[in-house]
Amino acid sequence: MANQNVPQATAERLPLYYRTLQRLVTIGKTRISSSEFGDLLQIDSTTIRKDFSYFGALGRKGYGYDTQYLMDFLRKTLYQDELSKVVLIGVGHLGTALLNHNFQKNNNTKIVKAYDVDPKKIGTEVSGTKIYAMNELATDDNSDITAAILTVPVAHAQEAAEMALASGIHGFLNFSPTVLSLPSHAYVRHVDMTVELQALIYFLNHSMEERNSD
Amino acid sequence: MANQNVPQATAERLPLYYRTLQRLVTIGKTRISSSEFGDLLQIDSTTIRKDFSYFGALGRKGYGYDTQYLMDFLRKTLYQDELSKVVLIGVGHLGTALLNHNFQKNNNTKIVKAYDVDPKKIGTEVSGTKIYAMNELATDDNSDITAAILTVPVAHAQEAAEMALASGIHGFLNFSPTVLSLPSHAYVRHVDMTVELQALIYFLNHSMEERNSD
DNA sequence: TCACTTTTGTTAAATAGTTCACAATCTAAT
DNA sequence: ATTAGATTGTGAACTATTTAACAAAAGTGA
Repeated sequence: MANQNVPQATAERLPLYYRTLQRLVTIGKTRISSSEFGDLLQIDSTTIRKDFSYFGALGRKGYGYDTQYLMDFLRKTLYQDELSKVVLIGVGHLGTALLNHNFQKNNNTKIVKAYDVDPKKIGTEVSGTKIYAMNELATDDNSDITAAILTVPVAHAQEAAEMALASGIHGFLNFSPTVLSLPSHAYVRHVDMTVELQALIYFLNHSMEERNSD
Repeated sequence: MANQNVPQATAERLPLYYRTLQRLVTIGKTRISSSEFGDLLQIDSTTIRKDFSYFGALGRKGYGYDTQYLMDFLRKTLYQDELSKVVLIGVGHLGTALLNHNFQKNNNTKIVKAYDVDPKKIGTEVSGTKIYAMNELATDDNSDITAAILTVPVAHAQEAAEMALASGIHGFLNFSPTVLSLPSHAYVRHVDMTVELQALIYFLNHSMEERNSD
């Protein structure tokens, strides 16, 4: 049913559209035009219309989009109708921040358990999520788990990912500053804060230069 | 001197190249070919050669690239020769994780101070970084600060960004799940973990479908 | 109902980014 | 020195993404 030819760039914007629509519905906004939505998100309105067009005609000419309808459609498209279970590996500060973040509320995604090496943490709970010993990971059956969030020190990221893969997990959100080397049936997304900060500083410096020299 | 026509996509890869080269130099690797570098980073070797070519001829035919030379070149290009000062706004778990992360070691970037609203935190230090009261932010002179890392709750992100802007900060790394609305002389990068997790789940589900239906 | 405005959905054009293909040229080994 | 092999740097082709332009359709209000 769903179109397989949705461009990557479009697919990556869907979660942002979805969350923004949730906000709009909450504040009681029932309709929105592509241009108003675009102003809000700082995305060109044509891009937004084109993105939606990959899924068929979701709006009405002369009217715009029904926020509730669009939100419901995106929820289905993003598979947010069924709960996605994820595990968190590495309960440091970043891991704790993610455990405290209520993914379930807006995304129908739940961190069902966490793993850590620290004996003081094992057996305790953070925000209602129980922490298990890291060495159980490789032997657990996690085939019902959609993805693992990796927040371990960089030196252990590859090893932890391999254990998670062995336990049946195929999706990874990697926060460690290293490129994971995994078989092709694994899918990895990489969030690298150091790289983001460096990129920010690079662009700041270069846009300043442009202004000075032009 | 530096080329202004470096594509955005290239510029965004430079920090990754730089960090990887640091690792290679550390383990004593003195030369690398674009194909070996590409295998390591999971980036096509042509893309790597083309990226470097925007800065001139950095390699040697039949030999490859000198890791030390390339790293030094990128350090200069990324303005890592001079220390970049940043501030952190919002000392929750995520903020604390970032304060504990030693940006200075690899990136010549230092979080020089932090702001928070919690009276219990104000005046204390986390990882050697002193925490100041949020209401000092608007009146402080932060014109020597390159960027602000925003790790405040979503409801206060816009307000905090405006105060930081008023204090003289123009660059923002925003971790709050909201689009900031700031004047055009501000530059914002957005890291949204919720969006990343949702995008991961979307891609996982759709690549599975493809495999089943093909 | 009619005239006029709004806004979508879409084709086509423009821009950006990646990959191919290969000449040029350097290395390395004899 | 010579030669075989390696590897860069780069135009050209290709692919992906964004933006422009506008006809078609629906809304709005008299």
